[in-house]
Amino acid sequence: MAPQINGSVVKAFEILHLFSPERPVITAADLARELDLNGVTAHRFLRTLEQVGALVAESRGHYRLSFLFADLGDRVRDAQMLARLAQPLLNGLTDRLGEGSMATSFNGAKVTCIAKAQPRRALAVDVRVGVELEAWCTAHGKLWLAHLGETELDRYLAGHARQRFTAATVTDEQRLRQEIAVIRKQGFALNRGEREEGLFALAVPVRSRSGRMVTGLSIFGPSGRLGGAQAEILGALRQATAELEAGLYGPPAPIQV
Amino acid sequence: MAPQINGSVVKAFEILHLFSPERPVITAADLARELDLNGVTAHRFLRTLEQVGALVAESRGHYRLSFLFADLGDRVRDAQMLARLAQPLLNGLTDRLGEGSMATSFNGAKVTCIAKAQPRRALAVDVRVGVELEAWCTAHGKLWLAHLGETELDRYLAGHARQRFTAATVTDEQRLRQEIAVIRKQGFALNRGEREEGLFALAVPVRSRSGRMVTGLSIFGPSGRLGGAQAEILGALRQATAELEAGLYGPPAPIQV
DNA sequence: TATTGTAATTTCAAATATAGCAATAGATGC
DNA sequence: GCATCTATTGCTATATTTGAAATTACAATA
Repeated sequence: MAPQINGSVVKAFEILHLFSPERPVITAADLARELDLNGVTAHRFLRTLEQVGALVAESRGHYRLSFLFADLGDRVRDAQMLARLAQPLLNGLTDRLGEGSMATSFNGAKVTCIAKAQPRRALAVDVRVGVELEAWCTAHGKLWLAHLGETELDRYLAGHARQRFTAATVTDEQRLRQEIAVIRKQGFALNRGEREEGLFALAVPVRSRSGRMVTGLSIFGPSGRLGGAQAEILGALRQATAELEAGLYGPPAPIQV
Repeated sequence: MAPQINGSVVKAFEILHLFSPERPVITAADLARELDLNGVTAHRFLRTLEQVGALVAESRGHYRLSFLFADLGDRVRDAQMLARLAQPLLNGLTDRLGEGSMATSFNGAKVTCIAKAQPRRALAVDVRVGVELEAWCTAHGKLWLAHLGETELDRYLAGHARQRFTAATVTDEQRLRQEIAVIRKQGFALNRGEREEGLFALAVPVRSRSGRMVTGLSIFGPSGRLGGAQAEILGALRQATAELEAGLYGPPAPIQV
């Protein structure tokens, strides 16, 4: 016998998943239709979710998500889960590949290192947890930019000056936009000495179940060593990504109803 | 008869509320004890919440919140609820007091205007939605700083240069820290022409049910007009705050079990 | 302002899913 | 390797949820 799971709780979460930016408000009738519930049952679930503070009634029968979830979300982030789960994976990557690795967060302007691993031998750059990096000229940063919506990207590019650091630095808006388009297509970002002479990096996104970028993982090191091994690095990063996503969200496929 | 609410859903949310930064992991035994559930029932709820993706099993029997909540939280934020709910309240404040008003968000470095209202007559400053303001020399910014933890505050003060804008600008770290302590105690922040000559502002925090600052509301205008009416302004802001909190989280007191 | 259609809400009996006991399997520590 | 503790499963009584029908509230229209 499959383990007894509580159907009411499952339904409650199915309801929560119906909400989206395009669909901020839901009524009992919507529910009844889309989840195939009786109208009365649908109504009662909405009332229940309202009373526990998960939903707010905007007007009679019209419910939207409560800000409670922003709180719960912050609670999850505050627990430093990302950094804690990423750390062993970064250690593994660095051990295996012999290069530096790191994970980042993004606040809309700059990228912040939230975890890192470094090989035993000395490294050109000394990245530390908490360090902030420009978004427009780093692998992580460009990856985050590639995951912004068009309006946010426009605002970022308009609002942040770009100076030349090395011969490889890309300051031209059009070229940057082109590269971001490429990153969106190929699913990873490169830095070919654009910020520090001779420093190469490859970064991949870690996504939520709904496709949002949650963090990035990268390998970085002298371009001489990293230039050739792109496929191997990418493979290792993808595997670490999958493990991290599983650690954050649990096993991938919620199959049964 | 009280409306029929689904007990299982209520229990599920009680479980979710047990998690906190200090308590990131919970076991069935914890649950059974604290919510007075049968051990088997507690276990089944944890399994259910795991299967819907709300919890992740770290090891056998040890559960923590899934990053799913970070996603749901982002969904709430993306819906622009804060700005949408704040707008009519700001309009009301500005109509009533005849001064500018605004609401802000904070990314750890700068404060961003997310909604604003301006009186009919021309105003010294032209604040626009999306505008970024320094944190250390504005009412909103200091309010946000006052709500940071000690380590974040230290990092902010260490990482952000402070220049003199007017005679009233406070650049000294000790004086700034003292003022932040005052703000923490009194629950509101002032700007006495520290950023723009003659521009006065009073800002109050809007908090989540768990006490976290979610946004700030302020009244701003020429210091001549605003200097004397502090009590009235504070009262109006507090009332708007209460309304906004109710709109975000629903009615205040979840009394019954 | 009255009217009418639509959707939310309540009532109550039937059905079903859940709770808890008792037993087993699986870890963990000594 | 054994003992102990905790997680997990099977099974049934029962408390909870469900849904049809009836009622009430709302909103749009005349």
